[in-house]
Amino acid sequence: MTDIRRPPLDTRRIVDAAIALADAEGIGALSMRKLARRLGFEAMSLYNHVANKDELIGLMLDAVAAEIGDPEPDAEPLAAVRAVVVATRAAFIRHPWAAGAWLEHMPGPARSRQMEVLLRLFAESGLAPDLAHHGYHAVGNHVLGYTLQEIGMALGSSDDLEAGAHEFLAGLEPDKFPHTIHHVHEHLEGRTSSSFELVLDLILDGLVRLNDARGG
Amino acid sequence: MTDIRRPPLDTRRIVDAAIALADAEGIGALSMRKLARRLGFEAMSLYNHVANKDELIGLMLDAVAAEIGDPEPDAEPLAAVRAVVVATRAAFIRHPWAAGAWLEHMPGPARSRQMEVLLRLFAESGLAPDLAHHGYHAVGNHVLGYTLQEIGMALGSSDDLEAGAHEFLAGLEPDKFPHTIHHVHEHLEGRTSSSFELVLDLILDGLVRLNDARGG
DNA sequence: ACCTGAACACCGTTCAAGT
DNA sequence: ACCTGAACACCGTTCAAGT
Repeated sequence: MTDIRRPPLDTRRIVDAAIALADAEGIGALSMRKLARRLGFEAMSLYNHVANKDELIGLMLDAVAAEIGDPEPDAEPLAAVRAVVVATRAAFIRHPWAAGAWLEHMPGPARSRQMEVLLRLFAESGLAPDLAHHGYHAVGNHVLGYTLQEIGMALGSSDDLEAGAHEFLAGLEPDKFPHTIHHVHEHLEGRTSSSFELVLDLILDGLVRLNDARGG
Repeated sequence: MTDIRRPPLDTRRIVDAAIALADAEGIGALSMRKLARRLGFEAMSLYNHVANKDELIGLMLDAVAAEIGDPEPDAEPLAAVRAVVVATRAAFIRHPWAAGAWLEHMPGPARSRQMEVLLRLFAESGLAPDLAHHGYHAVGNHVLGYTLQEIGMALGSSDDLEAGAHEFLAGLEPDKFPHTIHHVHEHLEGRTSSSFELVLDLILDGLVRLNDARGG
């Protein structure tokens, strides 16, 4: 007896459903059993299409990498880097579980391509080889760290970012933590939205300036 | 019948044993049952001293924060920031599980103190308030992202970093990924060790330069 | 070729019962 | 006050059996 409402299972459908589940409920709520149930199958069926949960998460991450997209081909190299980094941040915000898993899995095809594009742009930027190398890591750290920080505080113990921030504030004695309290208030009042691109430009401009200062 | 070789359980001993276990086998190998067994108790006994696993990890993270230590009191503010960040990196390397969990838990007392120290140093640095705010995040992102990147690749699927890098390289077609292959080789040959402090200085110097350019 | 029931070896956590 | 056996509701994964 076949259920006509149930399309056959394939890797693509599994990965898409897993991403939807992780987007909606967090990666902690992603289990093989729950994912299969959502698709109308049993957990064991998934193993016909995916080696194990680790490989599944790797495929999910590469699907996120594929969303990032390429920069315009005729853009100036560091402007193109900037565009890719901004697009990466957007993808991480669409899929809040991705940044935390990003460095714990080997790059798949899409992310390898993304890496190659970024490294080529740095190589063509006119920066000295060591600055190109460090610049690649610097922008990667920035986008990853910044996004994790934005998402992370929400996970502290509350359901959303603002509740987490308030709970954290409530535990701080005002006379011992004046700077911390001020800092958290700046976040709560949304006065820090431009921070991501400001620091990104600081890094990119700093690389160019350092390169020039060496007599490039 | 009491076992004389078994000192009584307390929160401190539990946290220390949990850190030792996570340092040695990774945070994935940390379970309440295994931890209790190591200590010579049953899993349920842990719940007399710790609310749950999440709180335990929070306590572990705050113990790592407590290891970081304070900068010398008479140091120039941004030099003191630099020292704290370098010490943070050392702590993250001693406890490779800590960076990945850092932003998913609310700061405990030691980390709150650390936050306050850093924010005070930025406030006293002479930087404009918005640059102080962004600088705090920029150095935090740098130390976290950089350490995760160093540790992360090892977790891909192999046991150590070098094996992971080689496995990654083996999957790249040489003519399609020349820059990526070159980049990974630079890591394998250890030509990138100074990268952490170079980019850290780039961020700190960039903040000062941007501040000065505004007419500070 | 694809799906699945039963089973294995684990989890975190609660609760009532012991001392 | 602290410890624990039994139990509950979960996990990921294997494997033999089905179609």
